[in-house]
Amino acid sequence: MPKQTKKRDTGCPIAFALDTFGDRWSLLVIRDMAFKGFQSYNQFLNSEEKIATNVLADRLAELEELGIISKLTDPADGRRHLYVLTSKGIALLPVLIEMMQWSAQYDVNTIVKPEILSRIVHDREAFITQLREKIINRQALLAPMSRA
Amino acid sequence: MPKQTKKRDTGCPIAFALDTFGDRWSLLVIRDMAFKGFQSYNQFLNSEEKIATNVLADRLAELEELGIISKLTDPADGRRHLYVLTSKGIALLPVLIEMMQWSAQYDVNTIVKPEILSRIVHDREAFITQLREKIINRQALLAPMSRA
DNA sequence: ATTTTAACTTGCTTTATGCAAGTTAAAATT
DNA sequence: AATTTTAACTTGCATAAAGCAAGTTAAAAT
Repeated sequence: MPKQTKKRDTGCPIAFALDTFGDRWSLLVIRDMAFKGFQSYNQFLNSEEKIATNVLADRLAELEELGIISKLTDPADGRRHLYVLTSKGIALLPVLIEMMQWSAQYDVNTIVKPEILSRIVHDREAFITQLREKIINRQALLAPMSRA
Repeated sequence: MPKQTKKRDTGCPIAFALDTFGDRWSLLVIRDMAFKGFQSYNQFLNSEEKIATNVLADRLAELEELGIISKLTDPADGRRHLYVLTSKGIALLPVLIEMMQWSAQYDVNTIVKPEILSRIVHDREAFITQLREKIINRQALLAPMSRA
């Protein structure tokens, strides 16, 4: 039950991006990982937007196959799988941030705090760099390969 | 036959963006308008990715309702409708550009030319500003209200 | 040894997408 | 003026994806 069997593969960067994460759920999983620090199936499942179990399983497999995330078994609990963003996934941060800025401007119900919007507008690069490092530090604790 | 009846409306900016253009087609129509200068139904229809007629009609209506585009009748040809980006639609340019940059990096078949990628990386703001002005100038020719 | 928990899978219903053909009104051609 | 062509759709039906409830498996906790 995949999101889309037909990949467009025209070389167009917008089409490529849409084929990668242009569906109703993929980017929400990435958001949960990037902004909320979520790492496990049940965390994603209990996220506010209530993704269906089969769809979540499918998206995680798909994102892994696309190299956006990787899956590892929790060393402390063999039942639990931990999902982390790869560098390819972390590289989506600027896209997410631009979406944030746009939505903060046009969604009257936005939860984006004015001071966050202001930081994005006036100090974008630094904001993204900080976020990136936060993610990398969080993940460094459990990705064995990153510790040489 | 809408894209999605259920809007999530959680206040989350990522969810809001996805509810607006997080489907397989909306952003391609916006791309056609922003980058290719397309303005009519048939131009969108004949675009490389081959959107279905009913889906195109639906997306155009939806984008108009969301205030991303507006529809006007061609003064020179009463059969033809012209679609133009609103300021809300033009404000999506940064999102599109970040997607371009990401895809240019990760799609081995990207059509993004190295010099374009380079401009985005090194001169992002100016690049976006130029694009924005190009769009506004193109549209100014036919949007009666913008000519005071 | 039994129960609970985490991560799924399966089957079925609903919704969205895809495709071919048909409609309407305005413009161009004869 | 009548006919054909063109632009922008709509309609009906098939296929595919998403949503929902229930069931399975293996590891951890009791």
